[in-house]
Amino acid sequence: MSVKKERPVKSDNFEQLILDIAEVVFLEKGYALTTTTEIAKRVGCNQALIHYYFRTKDKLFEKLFEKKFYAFMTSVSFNRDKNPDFKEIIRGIVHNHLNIISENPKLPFLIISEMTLNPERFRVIAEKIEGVVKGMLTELDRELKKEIAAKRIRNIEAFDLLLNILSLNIFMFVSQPLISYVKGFSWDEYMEFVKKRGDEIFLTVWGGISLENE
Amino acid sequence: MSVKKERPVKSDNFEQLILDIAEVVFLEKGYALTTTTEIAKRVGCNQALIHYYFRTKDKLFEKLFEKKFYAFMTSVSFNRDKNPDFKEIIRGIVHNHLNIISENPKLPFLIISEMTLNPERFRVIAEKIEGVVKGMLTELDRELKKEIAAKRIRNIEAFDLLLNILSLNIFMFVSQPLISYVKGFSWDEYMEFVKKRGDEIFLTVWGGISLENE
DNA sequence: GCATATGTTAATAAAGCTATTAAATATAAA
DNA sequence: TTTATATTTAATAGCTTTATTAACATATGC
Repeated sequence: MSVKKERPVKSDNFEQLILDIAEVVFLEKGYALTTTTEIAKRVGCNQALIHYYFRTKDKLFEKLFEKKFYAFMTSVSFNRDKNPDFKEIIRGIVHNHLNIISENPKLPFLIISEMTLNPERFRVIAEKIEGVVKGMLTELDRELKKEIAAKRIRNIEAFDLLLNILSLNIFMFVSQPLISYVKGFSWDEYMEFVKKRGDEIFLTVWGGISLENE
Repeated sequence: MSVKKERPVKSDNFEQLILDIAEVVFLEKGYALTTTTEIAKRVGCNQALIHYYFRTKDKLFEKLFEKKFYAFMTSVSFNRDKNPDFKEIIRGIVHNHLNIISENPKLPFLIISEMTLNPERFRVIAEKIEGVVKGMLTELDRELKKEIAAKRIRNIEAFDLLLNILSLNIFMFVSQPLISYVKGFSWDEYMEFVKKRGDEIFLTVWGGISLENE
């Protein structure tokens, strides 16, 4: 490395640094608008070095995207520590999912963007992950069926319930620019709003399936 | 026009045809990935002609985008033909919104994409439209307050209710590639699924606010 | 028919991007 | 130190893209 005297901050090897910064830039601008030139500039290295380590922009992206896609697809998870209350299970799923996505607020846009603009790549990666998601769905389905049988929950498919949760949570992130504009929120204020909105989302998800009179 | 013998199909002037086809391509690939060369190829004219009529790619896009953004922002609307039942008002809003977006299934992605990648342009256009949306919101707020006062609806902000509807409806379109992949849907099958899902969405929205025991 | 407007095209300048190559530099090993 | 190996850079080929220009074609008004 050719830094004068001080060492680079994040990492002492360019290979890792490139990965870190590429992730930031790809999340910010998507695949198409990201250039290896810009990544190099932000990293502080020559643009050719990116191709030295990763050969093509596409390969670099793929290396990051698969990991991110996996994180996205597994962000819905049970918190099944002997909690028998279905209401609390659902509350846990909603809030846990919202928390995980809050740590990667720009991820939903990247996923949606790539899915839409590059369906071939998406399909290849989705194949590898399909099992994980379907497993989660059958698990949810099992719990759900018990509740429906007990007439505590209206008749609904696990897939629809999952869609409800994903829709309400994820929309908070893809619509951030619009909501921030309308409400005049800064980024921090927006994230604060998201946190509060979690309660509303749970009430909606739960109210949308519960048969109990509260 | 220099077509040999037959006349062009859609329009007999290139200016309108360019607008029509540009809309299709922009909706398909977003601003960045759309090239004036491809538009010209699909229109069947010389690429320079696009610049002759619209000067820059940016101006062409803006002409279309403002219209589309307006359509998007006004897609939530009351169907207030003397219907006193709030439940039916909500049902109407949900289904009507879903229908309108169904006619422009690729619009949500374009809006979100541009909002995210080009916030400056978005802001300029949003300013012009702000009033329309806020008007709609206060109208919803008025109806809502009545219901809350009558204890038929739980205490909820109009904005949150609107977000619920938008989230659940719009997510169906931005997540189409993922859902189609998981479920193995063709485009037509997917649109059929969306239609059915409208009922689930209404049940969720309504269940999420209603205090009545059904 | 002629002159002028408008519409259309071919050619190309300018700029940006990816990827490669060969040379330079640093690092490690012997 | 010397040699081999890995890292980094400068230079640039080859594309693609937007936008402009000048020339050509067609229509319109007189």
